[in-house]
Amino acid sequence: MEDGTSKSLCYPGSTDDDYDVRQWDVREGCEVRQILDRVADKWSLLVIALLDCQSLRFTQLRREIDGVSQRMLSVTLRQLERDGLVSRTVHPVVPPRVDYALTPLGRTLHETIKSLVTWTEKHQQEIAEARAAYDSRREMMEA
Amino acid sequence: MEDGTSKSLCYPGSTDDDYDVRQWDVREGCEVRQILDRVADKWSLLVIALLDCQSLRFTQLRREIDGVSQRMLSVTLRQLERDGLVSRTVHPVVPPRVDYALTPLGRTLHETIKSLVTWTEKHQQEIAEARAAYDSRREMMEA
DNA sequence: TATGTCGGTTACCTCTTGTAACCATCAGCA
DNA sequence: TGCTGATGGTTACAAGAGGTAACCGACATA
Repeated sequence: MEDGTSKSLCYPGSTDDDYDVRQWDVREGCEVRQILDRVADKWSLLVIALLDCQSLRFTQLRREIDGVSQRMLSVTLRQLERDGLVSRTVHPVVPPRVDYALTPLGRTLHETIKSLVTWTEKHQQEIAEARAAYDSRREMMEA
Repeated sequence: MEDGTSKSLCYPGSTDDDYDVRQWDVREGCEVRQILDRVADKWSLLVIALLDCQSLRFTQLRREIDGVSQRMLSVTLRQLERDGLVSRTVHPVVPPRVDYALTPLGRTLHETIKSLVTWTEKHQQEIAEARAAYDSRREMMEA
């Protein structure tokens, strides 16, 4: 567990071209990369963001998350459940009722996810402008 | 620009089953969703995390980001450049030298990305345990 | 002359996603 | 006694994203 991989994410210093830029150890297929792929997933993000301070049923999530297919929502929820981020509660009634909610672990992640969504909302205009500028620059080049 | 989409991410209240759970407006294909897909992308995350307080050359990034193909790194960097998150500086020498760095906008995103990576590093063991628990539960069910 | 470096691009093939159909269970309705 | 609808999925198959590998120019080195 203490194999020295907890390097700082940022070190200044280092003057020239040939130094070791490796800041943290994220080999392909390693634990951290696998988890990053999960939590930084398109649908996972939206699910976690939505489950903030409420639990939702499958169909409610499906309605809220515009564009998600039944299959991908199902797959995403099962992955999140497996990772201990979302809890699944089945009520044995008919028609079936299944509630999804964040676990305590999921709630700690929610803070970060929310800040990502907030960042996006806050800076969408800047990005739109950057895109427009880039595209018109490219057009000029081609012409 | 002020079309009333800046709803709160969380509201308590609401008592029953049939209320409107919509918390923010993220239609498929809308600006926010497009940007989220970009910044929450597997390779984008790693690029932004790596470019913290240093600029890196194409080949350095390629070496650092284990598993990325030349094509995907190229595609990712061009997208990030288009979005105004990463700057690209070409030095007209031979062999060519191209430096990539975060723009001021990219640096504001870096804070959030870093917290996502940090969260992942911090909680990887809990997640590994949750996965193991889930898998053994499933095995029991099947047997 | 042959090889290597650097920063890509292009063609191709694979694997993840998305689409659509299907399933069981019961409630309400005619 | 069917018929329809809601719910929470699963399965087979098609489409699109992503990965693989070869190639490129311009020079430096051997």
